[in-house]
Amino acid sequence: MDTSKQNTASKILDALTSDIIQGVFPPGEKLQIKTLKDRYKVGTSPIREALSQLIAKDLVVSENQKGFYVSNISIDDLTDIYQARSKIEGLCLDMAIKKGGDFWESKIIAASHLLAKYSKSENIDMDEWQNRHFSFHEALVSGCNSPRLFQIRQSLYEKSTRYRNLWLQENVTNYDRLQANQNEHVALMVLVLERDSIPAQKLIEAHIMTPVEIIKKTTLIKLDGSKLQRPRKFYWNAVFIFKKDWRKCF
Amino acid sequence: MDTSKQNTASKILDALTSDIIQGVFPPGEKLQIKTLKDRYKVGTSPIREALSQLIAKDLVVSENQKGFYVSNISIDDLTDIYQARSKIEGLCLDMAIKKGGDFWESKIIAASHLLAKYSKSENIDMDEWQNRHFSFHEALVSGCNSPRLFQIRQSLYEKSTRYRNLWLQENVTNYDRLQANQNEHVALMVLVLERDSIPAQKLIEAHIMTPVEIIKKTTLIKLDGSKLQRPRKFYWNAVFIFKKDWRKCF
DNA sequence: TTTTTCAATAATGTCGACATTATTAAATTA
DNA sequence: TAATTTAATAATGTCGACATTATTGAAAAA
Repeated sequence: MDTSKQNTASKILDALTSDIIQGVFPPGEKLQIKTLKDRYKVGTSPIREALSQLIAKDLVVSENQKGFYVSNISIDDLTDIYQARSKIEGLCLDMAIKKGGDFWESKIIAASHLLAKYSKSENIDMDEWQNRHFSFHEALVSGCNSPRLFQIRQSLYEKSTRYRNLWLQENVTNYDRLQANQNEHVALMVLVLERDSIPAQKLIEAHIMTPVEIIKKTTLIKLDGSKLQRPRKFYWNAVFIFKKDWRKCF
Repeated sequence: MDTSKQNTASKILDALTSDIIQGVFPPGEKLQIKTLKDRYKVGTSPIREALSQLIAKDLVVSENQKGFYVSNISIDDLTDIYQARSKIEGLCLDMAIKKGGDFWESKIIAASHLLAKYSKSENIDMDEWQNRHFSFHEALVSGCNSPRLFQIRQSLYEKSTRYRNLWLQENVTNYDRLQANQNEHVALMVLVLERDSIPAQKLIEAHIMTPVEIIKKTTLIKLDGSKLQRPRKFYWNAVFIFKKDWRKCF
């Protein structure tokens, strides 16, 4: 992104979002104004403005006169976000199937081709695979034609980012997993192009929920059984073994 | 709301939200920092913080170095918001029907009774009716048990507030309209309590969309045919003939 | 020892001044 | 006259100082 036309507050918003998603500031951590001023070398106003916007993104919580904190993550939150995402995605897909035209169909076919080709390649770069994966799913729902629902979809996708990397890693390194995943993509495309709305909706909902169980397992394995109730730090570390430029997630 | 524990920025957020929804600042109007400082008698920081949060609420738009403006309203926006709302409400209701228990059922019956009684009364106060109407619909979906979907539902409801008053007025003053509306509420309750998910979902979606056509008609009648393309100010005035304390809308 | 009080410290939140950028109006040129 | 440049004006956006509120830790009391 071209940062030259942004104001300081916007730049700080991007930087802070990135730092939170990448785990520089782990869940629950206090975000002290002074610390942030020193880190980003700016004044109070842009920091506070950025924090205001991060609250809207659910990445930060605040209490009057007690400061700002990075939002906590949890299995419950993970499940809720993905469930909401799967339902919304189903909604968008259903609308797209009802409203989409030739151009929409062609976009799906193109995106599907790009994803399928790359998924068969030898050395898979996680970022590149994620780009193509994202584009495919976006193509599917792009015919839905409702700005608000799309905005909600986007917002939920962003909220799930803190949890996603863990699944991604598993998905692109485990051959069987990736093939199963690819099969679902193909099936999705076929159902959608045949305008078979209800099965398509069921499938996309299940498809989006798959990472949840995988993330739970991957996380729980790494956790000491007795510490199941407070898995935060541990969990966090597991999630962010693979630090990525968050912008590439979109 | 107890404002004593709020910081200035929060108070300004509430005041500005109210002023925008009530039409003190009509759609498209520039929100000059200096004007706002003078109006609310505060400094720059709380104003800018509040504006940041209003952008997240879609009530304000901004461009770097060019200031803040009240978001425009339009028939397209009205339609899109209500459509998204109706789909989300359907989703929440479906989940509530699948998950809700005895306590949920009893809340619905209680809320329904309160709404039915008041809808039959002689002099209907719009605010009181709206309170009961809101509570009834909230009761219906209260079993859904997904914080995120509920948050999305709430947010869409708030976004629709600028359009809602016009319908409300028509609905509580037109006897036939109100009776038809009430019949739908009763039908909804029956379907929901019988856990008849799909018809209930269909009905709630249609029910939520009813205001759209009414608002369109009421608005278009008041508009000069030749000015259909730029109905902003006019439309706005129509919407806000009845100025209300926005907080009561929730 | 435990609890309470109170002062010292540190953090949040607010303000108005200032630097930067956009807009407007006047002046110059074609 | 119309278009362009330039100066004047006005607005946005940023900063650091200051007032307010919370937290900490030591001292006093139970």
